Amino acid sequence: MSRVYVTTPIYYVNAEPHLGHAYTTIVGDALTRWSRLLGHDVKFLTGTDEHGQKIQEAADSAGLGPQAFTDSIAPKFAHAWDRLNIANDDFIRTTEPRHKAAVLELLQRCYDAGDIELGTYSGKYCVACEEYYTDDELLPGDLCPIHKRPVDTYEEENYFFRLSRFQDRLLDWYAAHPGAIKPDFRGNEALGLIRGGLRDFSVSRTSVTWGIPLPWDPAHVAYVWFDALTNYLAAVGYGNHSDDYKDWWPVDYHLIGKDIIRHHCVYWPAMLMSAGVEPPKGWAVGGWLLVDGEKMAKSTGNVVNPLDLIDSVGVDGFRYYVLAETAYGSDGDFSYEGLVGRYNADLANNLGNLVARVATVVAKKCAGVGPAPRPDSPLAEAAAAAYEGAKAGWDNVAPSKALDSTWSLIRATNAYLEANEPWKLEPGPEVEAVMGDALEALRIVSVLAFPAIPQTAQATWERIGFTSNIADQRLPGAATWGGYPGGLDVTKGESLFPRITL
RNA sequence: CGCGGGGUGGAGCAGUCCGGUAGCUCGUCGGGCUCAUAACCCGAAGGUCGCAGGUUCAAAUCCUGCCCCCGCCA
Repeated sequence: MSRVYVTTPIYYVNAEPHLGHAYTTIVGDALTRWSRLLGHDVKFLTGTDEHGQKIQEAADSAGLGPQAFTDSIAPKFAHAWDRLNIANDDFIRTTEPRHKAAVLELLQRCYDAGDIELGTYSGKYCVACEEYYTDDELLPGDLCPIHKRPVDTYEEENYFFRLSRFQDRLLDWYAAHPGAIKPDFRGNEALGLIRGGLRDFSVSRTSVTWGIPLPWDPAHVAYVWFDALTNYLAAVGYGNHSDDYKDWWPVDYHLIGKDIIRHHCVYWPAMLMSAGVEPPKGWAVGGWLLVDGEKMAKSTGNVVNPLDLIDSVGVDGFRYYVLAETAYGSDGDFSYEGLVGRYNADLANNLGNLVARVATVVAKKCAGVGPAPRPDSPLAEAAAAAYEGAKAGWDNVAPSKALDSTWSLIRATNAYLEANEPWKLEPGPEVEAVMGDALEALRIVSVLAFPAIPQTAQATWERIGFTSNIADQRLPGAATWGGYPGGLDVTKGESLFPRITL
């Protein structure tokens, strides 16, 4: 049994959980569940990023202290993941002592290695925005793009991480670890960033107080990215003066969005190299879910709350949609029409309807008792192909491909029933053979679909007569043709996925 | 300017590395079935594969040039 460690980004608590957070987290959950079915010992981590100036400001305007403010928001994320049936093993907050300990250790190691040095940060600063701007962001005449007023040039003493020293080491490392970043084209982007030249980045601020003070110079507070990235080590025990963290490190998959490639695929491995910690084994970079073709943003008012959607299509309907609709890595487009269309086509018409028709025929022709499948069923080949496709899909962090392959077995089973028309036959061996095959196909579908739709897959499993938990099944054995024993009570029950009319 | 991604029937995608009947899902139309959630199954229509050249017996696929869209460039 090997260990697999999967992480989502930690989410910044200046806003409530939205569709994008849910997307990444659901992919991580499904990937985790698939790994568990393969028999791996999995740790799935998510959490919240709670330091920095923006949090401080949000807390001020809410009339709370920063700790009280983050204490009020972080549980909303935990609650959302609970509602979405996310089986994370841990939830880390950057305000926890274990996280601070890890950040202090990592900072100190990089500092001791000589890769963190004092320097001067100089930038154009708009007092009204309280933001620094780069030259190309400014309007002609060095005016703030928002307030149209002149910006000031500020200088601040900062500690800098000497990223510029790591270009060759990073390129060498990536050359020795091809495919570490999935999909490939996202890996190319990361390499492009590295080849394009690396600038030292600031790892401390003196103008911010809500954060973790540097161990050797407490007048400075760790900059949010250095702080945030360290959560992945903190959650496995880094910083507790032992090597226990190596039980889980290096991490197998950092699931991230395309907007944070630079931090995760360039800064982070360099920081780890400096501190003498192994870089991650892999990253899986996702695109954005656009909303009706536009980037989701507060300013456009198109922020989608995932919890609003589960009322109509259910938790699994929503999970299935985000996993099946978009090729992971590319941008996807969310729309309510698309959500309902997906739900009706794949879940109601195909899977749900198949479960219903099989149950009815078994009730009418087999006295409600599910017969065993034929060892040499024509469906066996479709089942084997579905498993292979699903495995390849999940292995490559391509949930949409994994699910398409899984659904091909559902389609094959519907066609198989049509070809044999068991409802026209008299009860007897022929009907038993056909229905046994259909039940066996449903058994395998339940297992393969479980990572995406855990509740309804389990419900299907129980409809065909099992009382065990799919989570305890083990692949590939559980996907091998012939596992349905026969003699189980098959129940029809309510529609698993009632059709939705818009 | 540079780097990365993309431009394939109405929509979304695969195929491009390793040239050889353009495939899948949805939608539309016709038929079948009536076990099933007006679901399911079969069939059909619909594409000069961004444009222009080139290589080849043969190009969505290789080469050259160009156009357009998106993203990145503390």
